[in-house]
This record gives sequence, structure tokens and C-alpha cells, in this order.
Amino acid sequence: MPELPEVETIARGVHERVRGDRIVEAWFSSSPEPFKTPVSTQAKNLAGRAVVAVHRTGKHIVCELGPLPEPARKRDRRSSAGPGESSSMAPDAQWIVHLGMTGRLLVTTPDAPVAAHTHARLTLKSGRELRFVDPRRFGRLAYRDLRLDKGFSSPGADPLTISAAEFASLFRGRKLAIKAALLNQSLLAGVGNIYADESLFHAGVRPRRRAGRLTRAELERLRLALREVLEHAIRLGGSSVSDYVDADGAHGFFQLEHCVYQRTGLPCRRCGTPIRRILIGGRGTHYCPQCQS
DNA sequence: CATTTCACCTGGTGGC
DNA sequence: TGCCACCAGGTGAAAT
Repeated sequence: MPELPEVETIARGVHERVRGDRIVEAWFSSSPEPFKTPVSTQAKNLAGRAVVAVHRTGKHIVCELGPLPEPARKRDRRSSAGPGESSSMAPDAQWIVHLGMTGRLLVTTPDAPVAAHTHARLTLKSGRELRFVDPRRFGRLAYRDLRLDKGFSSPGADPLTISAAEFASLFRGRKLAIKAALLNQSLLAGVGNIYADESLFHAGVRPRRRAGRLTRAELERLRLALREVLEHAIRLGGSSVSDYVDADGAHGFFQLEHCVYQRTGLPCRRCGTPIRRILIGGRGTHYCPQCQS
């Protein structure tokens, strides 16, 4: 489900709602583990930590967590005592959430009905819960101790800030289809099927073109189209194609702006030609045969 | 190494 | 109503 704009929307929502709150208890389902870090490790290490900040890297949601309080210590001379508001504390751990195709990360009241396929529930000091729900279980949850590991980072470049030169160099000499290249997360982090198709439409580039054969001008049109499309989608809260919702359960509106994605057979919004669907790398790919050459 | 294919899952939709 | 084939926002391992 979630690509860069949806993940960004969720990360912002979770950040606004739970920053400064504290994880009191962590519960994980015991069904076949959709987890990267064993649940016992996650449960043990998450409990007690403050949520310092939540942000997005590629399609990953990264929760920055403050250090565990040290109960068996003599009173800190000037412990900032107040429970909660510890957002100034330097994080020393991370909880990393990847939503896969159908994952949701929700902030709920404790009495909210527990949806089917709920795999994690973090009880917060405020009484609310942070819940991870994922029917298909393609999502992944991981815990990182920043005293032992570096903070999470994605191999791919950020499509919102990449320079023209760097963007062009990603595709130089590559023989695969530009559509497939856009989906490769180690080149660009965060682009998925919807925004690959939409940006290729706005750039006027056929998805089957070999990545290394695009002209300088086409690459620049593509870089700018991608950035525009992603920023526009973030402003509209993402695309709710079937069941995507943000941290509050609200859906996005960018699906109303789609020009090609899942519009097979419908007239192109620009020229009226029926939109075509083909397969590239096993993924449904939509384009206008007239506008994209 | 670069590229392609396929398995991993559940659920919704549309044809018969 | 049921059954079945096909499709879905993503990855990562295996094959080519």
C-alpha cells in the first residue's frame, strides 16, 4: 500500500500524536513472525522508553526512542524529573516499521476495537495505544540499539531532494526498463508502483524505455515530475486506493488526481486516448500511449 | 554484477 | 450463493 507520500503522512501523524509520550508495555502477536527482530527482544527493549520523534526514511517509519530510565540509580542531581516531555533527550534506540503492502500504524484509544491482523500494540503512558495492523504480513518491525548499531538509513537516494546530476547518474548504463529502475529502492528510496506510473506520465516517458537510454532532458523532466507528484500527494494525505489510512484512520485524496494508475481503458485526462496496462517486472504498469513516447 | 522471476500472505472483485 | 481466477500500495531470495 504505502509509498513515500503515505508513509510520510503516517509518520507525521504519529509524530504529532505520540512525541513525548512513553511506551509502558509492548505486546506482539505470536502468529508467524512478520518481524525482523525477535518479538521478545522488541517487547523487552521498547517498554519504558520515551518516543522522542517519529520520521520517514524511504518507505520506513523510524521511531526515535529515548534511553530507559535507570530506576536503581540514586536521584539524578537535576533529573528533568517530569514524566513524558523528554523530547530533548538524545535517542539511543529505534523502532523501525515497514508497512509492506497492507500495513497500518494507528494511534488509538485503549478501548478501540482491536482490528483483525493486529500484530503489535504499544501501550503509552497517556493511555493511548500505537497499533500495527497488517493482514498480508508483508510488513516488518525491527528494533535497533543505537549504542551497538548505526541509526537506520536507506541505501537509496531521497527523490524529494536529489540533484539533477545525481539523478542522472543513477540510471546511466542501465538496461532495465525505467519503470523497474524507479521501483529499485537501492537507487531511489520511497517510489512505488503508483508514483512510478504517475511520474512517468507527467514526464511523458514510456515505462518500457531502457533507463540508460533516456536523454538528459527526459531525465530532468522525470526528476521534476516525480518531485511534484510526491509533494502534491503528501499535501493531499496520500492515495487511498483500497484501504490505506493515516495514523488517525483518515484516508488520503491523491487517488482522485491519478492520471494513469488503475485507469486501464479509461480516457487519458490530457488527450482522451484509452490508458493501457502492461506488465513490467511483474508489476501492473499504466500509461498513455499517446502522451508517453 | 545486473536483471528477472517468483514466493511470501490475505482479501476483494468480477465472471460463470 | 459458491467457486475460481486474477489482482493488489513491497520486498528479498533464487534463478538466469
